[in-house]
Amino acid sequence: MYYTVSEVAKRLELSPHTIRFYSKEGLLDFVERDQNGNRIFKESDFERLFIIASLKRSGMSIKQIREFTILCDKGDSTIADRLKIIMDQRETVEEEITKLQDALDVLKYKTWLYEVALEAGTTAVHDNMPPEKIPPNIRKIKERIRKLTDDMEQRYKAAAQHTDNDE
Amino acid sequence: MYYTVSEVAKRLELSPHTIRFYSKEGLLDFVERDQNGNRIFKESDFERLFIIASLKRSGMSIKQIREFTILCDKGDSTIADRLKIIMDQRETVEEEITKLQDALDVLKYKTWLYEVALEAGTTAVHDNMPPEKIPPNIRKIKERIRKLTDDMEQRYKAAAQHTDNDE
DNA sequence: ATAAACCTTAGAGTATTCTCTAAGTCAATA
DNA sequence: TATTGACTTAGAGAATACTCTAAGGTTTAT
Repeated sequence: MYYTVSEVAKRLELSPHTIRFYSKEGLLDFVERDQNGNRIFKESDFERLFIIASLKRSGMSIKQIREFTILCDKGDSTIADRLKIIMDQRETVEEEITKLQDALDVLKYKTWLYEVALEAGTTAVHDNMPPEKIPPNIRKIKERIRKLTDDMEQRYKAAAQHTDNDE
Repeated sequence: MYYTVSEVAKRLELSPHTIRFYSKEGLLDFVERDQNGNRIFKESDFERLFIIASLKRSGMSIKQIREFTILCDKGDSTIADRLKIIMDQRETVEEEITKLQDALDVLKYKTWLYEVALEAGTTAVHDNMPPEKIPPNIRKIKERIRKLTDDMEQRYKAAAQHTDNDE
């Protein structure tokens, strides 16, 4: 049973253009062709296609995926190298998730700010907000922002001090 | 106390080039200038700078951030619109995290495959692996890949059936 | 037999986000 | 006074990942 570019594209939720682009970039060299040069995808190709799509979704660049597929084609001698690539990408993705969760905390902070401001009719409601009226997770972000400014001042004072010593 | 582009860049962990690029894109119109045209960042600018940087880290495009900052500058009449933008972005980030966790599962699957193959010296070790030797979380991914192929066959059979009916 | 609906390629064009260069200004230091 | 090291701008260049067009080939349906 063979499948065409369009069928595979639908299944991987990519456009046929994108599949051909990946092919041109050397990601699909394992896919056979018929006598007219048309790509013929087999069931046995699906695990690899799925892995390539997953690596892409994980944020891996096409260049990196190509390097990986080259190793795959070289056979058993490259298993350790492939394992390293996968484990490095695991770390990259974990870092990316942490970054996004961090950004999510800030979005939650802003949501609270705007919900309170919407009810009050003005963002000025936050100007003299007593700390006990601020939820703990929101206070945490406020603290981070305050720290950003404080560190800045600290840096400035240290530089000024340094200048004093030089004089 | 005023701060320069370089000082702010260091604090936000961006390059001065990037700060000026954001400025050119209309993200920093609230920042004042001195008599020579140099940007002067104040402590009161820091919350907004931090929010912009966080939105960027959350994956929001510069164009979207600009739209958001325009609303900020319009004042209290736009609070509801700003809240909507933030809540939409929350959803986007949550979806992105889900996508990455999904990709992470596949990377864990590949890690297991390669660790076993590395020990055996060949990826052929998986060809006749009895299911009870495969950890449940790994079997889950194997199942997903099998399903991808099965759905494909189903689709093909349905199309064939349709052709039969037409004849 | 002709049209529709696929497939192919090379290559152009687009969007995004930097990243850097060139040319110039200004303030402080040796 | 001259150099250093900030800052400014406009605009060029780069990297990535599509996205599409043009021109052509093959298969299927009427």
